Amino acid sequence: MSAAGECDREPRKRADARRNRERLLMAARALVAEQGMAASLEAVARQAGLGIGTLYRHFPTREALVEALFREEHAALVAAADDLAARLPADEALARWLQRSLDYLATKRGLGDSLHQLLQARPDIVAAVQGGFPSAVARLLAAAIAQGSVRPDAEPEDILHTLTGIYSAPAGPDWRRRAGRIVGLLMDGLRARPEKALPRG
Amino acid sequence: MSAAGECDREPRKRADARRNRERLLMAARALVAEQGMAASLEAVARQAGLGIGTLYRHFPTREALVEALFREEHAALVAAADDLAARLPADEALARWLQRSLDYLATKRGLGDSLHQLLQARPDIVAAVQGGFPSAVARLLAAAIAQGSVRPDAEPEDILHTLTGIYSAPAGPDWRRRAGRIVGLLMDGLRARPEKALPRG
DNA sequence: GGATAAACGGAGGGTTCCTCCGTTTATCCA
DNA sequence: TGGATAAACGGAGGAACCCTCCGTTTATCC
Repeated sequence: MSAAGECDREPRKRADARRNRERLLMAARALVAEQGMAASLEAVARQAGLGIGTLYRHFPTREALVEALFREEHAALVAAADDLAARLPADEALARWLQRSLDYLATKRGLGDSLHQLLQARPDIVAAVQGGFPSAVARLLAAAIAQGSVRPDAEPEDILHTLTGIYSAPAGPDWRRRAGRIVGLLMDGLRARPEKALPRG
Repeated sequence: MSAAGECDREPRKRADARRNRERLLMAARALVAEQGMAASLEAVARQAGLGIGTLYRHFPTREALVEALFREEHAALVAAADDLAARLPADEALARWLQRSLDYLATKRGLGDSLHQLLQARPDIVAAVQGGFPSAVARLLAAAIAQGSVRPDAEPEDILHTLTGIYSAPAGPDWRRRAGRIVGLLMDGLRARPEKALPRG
């Protein structure tokens, strides 16, 4: 391993290549968010201001692009947890991060079956990524409890299960809004200083 | 309503049109079964021995075809329940019908997100179809219990939940085989004459 | 500043989608 | 039975998309 956690097995790309790869992912993210898998690869390249050939060199198949998008989003989400925790009061960090998670889930839903099939065909991806999410929830929650801004009997699973439910809720134009409201309610519940403790699981 | 349950609001198509509609659905069913949503509409028309124009006249959008396929399969499945019940011993009818249901579920899985999205966008379809399935299970099971070939403490939900689980099980080349095995086991369990009753729900 | 390997861009061939319209045919009635 | 006619058919054709290939541009190293 070299310094920045980068394995120098592969000799590090040229600067323009790295930059363009980033642009392609940004464009893909934007288009997928608004049209799901209907987004055409040519449109992605166009939106990134690059040629279609460049897209195909970076991502030889549609699957490769979806995979990269997924990994990137996941990494960014987990990184955001630490970032928010460092900059905000713990309960605020948790609240913001949950809203951020909803955006992530929204794109995951946008990918729909594509992603589902990809993950089923390639368990290695799941393995590489699994755990980051629950552990981020646990960290944020523990910090908020330690700081006293969230009730002490809250458990990470309360949050995880809520998110799971939201994720599998029927899609619709106002999915994101509803999801936001539900998470808002959940946060209020977590902040409450109740007379009775929650039933133990 | 006219005699055969056909509403004469719409003036009844020409014979060739009805025949061709049937052919298109058969072709679509076959292709979807083997390639999922990758099946091209032109291939469907070709397989049906018809022109692409004919397909588009019958099904103006891909959605329309998927919807018709879904409705048709569902109706056939429910009808099969009565047919089997009339011709076979009740437990055999149930067993056969469950296997038949798996084929139905397989095509539903093949349609994947397409169907999922369609059903979410058009609740009327769900409404038109809902109930047929559980009630068929209940009828077949009740008959088998009445006839004494299935244990009396069996409940329709035992079957419905098993099928739900099978439906959402990870896809794979041997999905159908595994599903068949599970249903076989379930049937053996239902036929068993146990010493202890099942726990009550 | 020049050499060179890496990266870029887009033309082009193949496929699919969907429309449009000239041709064929089932159905009806004299 | 046979002719009129509205309904149904078939497929050519334009647009969009997928993906490959290769000539051109450019970042990097000395």
